[in-house]
Amino acid sequence: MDVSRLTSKGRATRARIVNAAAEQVRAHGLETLSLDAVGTATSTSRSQLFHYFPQGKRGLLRAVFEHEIAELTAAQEPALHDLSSRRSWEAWRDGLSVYYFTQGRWTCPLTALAAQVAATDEDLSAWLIAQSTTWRQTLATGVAAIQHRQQPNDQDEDLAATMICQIQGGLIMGRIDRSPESLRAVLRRILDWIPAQAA
Amino acid sequence: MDVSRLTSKGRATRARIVNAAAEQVRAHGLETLSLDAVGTATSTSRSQLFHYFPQGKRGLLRAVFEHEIAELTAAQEPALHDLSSRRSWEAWRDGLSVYYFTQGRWTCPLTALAAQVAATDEDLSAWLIAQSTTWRQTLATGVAAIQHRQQPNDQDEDLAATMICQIQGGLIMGRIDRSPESLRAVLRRILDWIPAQAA
DNA sequence: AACCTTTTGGATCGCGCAGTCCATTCTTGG
DNA sequence: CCAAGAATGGACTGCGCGATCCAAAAGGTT
Repeated sequence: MDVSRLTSKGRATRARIVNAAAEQVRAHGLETLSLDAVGTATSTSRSQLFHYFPQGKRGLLRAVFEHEIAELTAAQEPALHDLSSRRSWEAWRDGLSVYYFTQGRWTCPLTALAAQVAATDEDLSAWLIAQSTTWRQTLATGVAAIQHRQQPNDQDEDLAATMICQIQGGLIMGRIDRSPESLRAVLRRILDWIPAQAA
Repeated sequence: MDVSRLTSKGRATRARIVNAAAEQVRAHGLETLSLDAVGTATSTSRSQLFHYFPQGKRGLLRAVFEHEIAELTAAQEPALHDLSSRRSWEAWRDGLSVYYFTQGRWTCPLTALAAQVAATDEDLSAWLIAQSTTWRQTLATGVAAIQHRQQPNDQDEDLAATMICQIQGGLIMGRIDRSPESLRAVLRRILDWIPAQAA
């Protein structure tokens, strides 16, 4: 689907569909995401869906992921790209807190979904791996930076990976426990390894 | 299904079904778990499945969870119930490592599944919450114990929650990244907050 | 052996849902 | 204003799969 050759009306419809799908997924997960439901929610017909997402559900899902990850990234900016001070790390953490605890995002099953869908959609899998790698490397670079090192070493990379796992685990546990407490606990402690002050 | 009134043959068949289902789930996830596949794998007919699991897929899934969680718990014993020494914590961690890195358990989608299924199955949800609460409390008690305190305080509980999140996050990221590296990184650092020696 | 219970086979139903197709209506650029 | 392309409507198809049901075989008990 070449978005650029769409009418403005078309673009609006497409966006409406993506938003509704994202909302549905956020609220009820993928299992129950049906094209019918998206159609109903957006008052669009079957053919519109396949018009804007020729790959069908797969394509729609990909768009949802892109949409959500763009927002997740935005929530961490601009701190994410200058993690050389404690203050910046705190801004990063606070950005995440805001992101996850507003509009019920802590219940978002995207992580679980990603793991699930990636098993059957090679394209999506590759893209997700790239995303997670970038995120991990960015954090690892930050961990190195606050210790006045250019290149992250193995320890830095383990720490970055661990931090991401904490967050994702917090999301998963939140869905299992139906409580944001795990994620909150994680975010309270996520800077424990970050030096209080750049020496 | 009252297991106790089953013939030995019946118990064997039931066990065969649970094992096959667990294996399927471990290998391909829930999305693709079909009763047909389980039936084929175990050479059992439709009616047998519903004979041993009157709740159908739901019941089968519950049995799979019970089965897997029993094994996860066993893998952490006996350390899990005496976490008052560094040595014991290390044994605990090593038990987890063995558990997850043998028979490809790091690819196990049970966590993601749990989050998914819990949304639509109240019974299962309640049971899972109980399981995770127990686990968290046990770890929190251990965190307190190694610091010579009887009752865990808020910090101990945050730490316990964080440790669990790390592990679960490691599993999720492993599925996304198709690599056990995240889980390995987590397990390398998971004892970072545990004092080297009981003072 | 006779009787009852458990275990097994497998055909069949019904539903939900992704995806296809063709016809119709709107937009837009020349 | 008038084609050409874009956007929309909605019926229809096909299939996977969970669940039901009616029997029939096997096993165990007295």
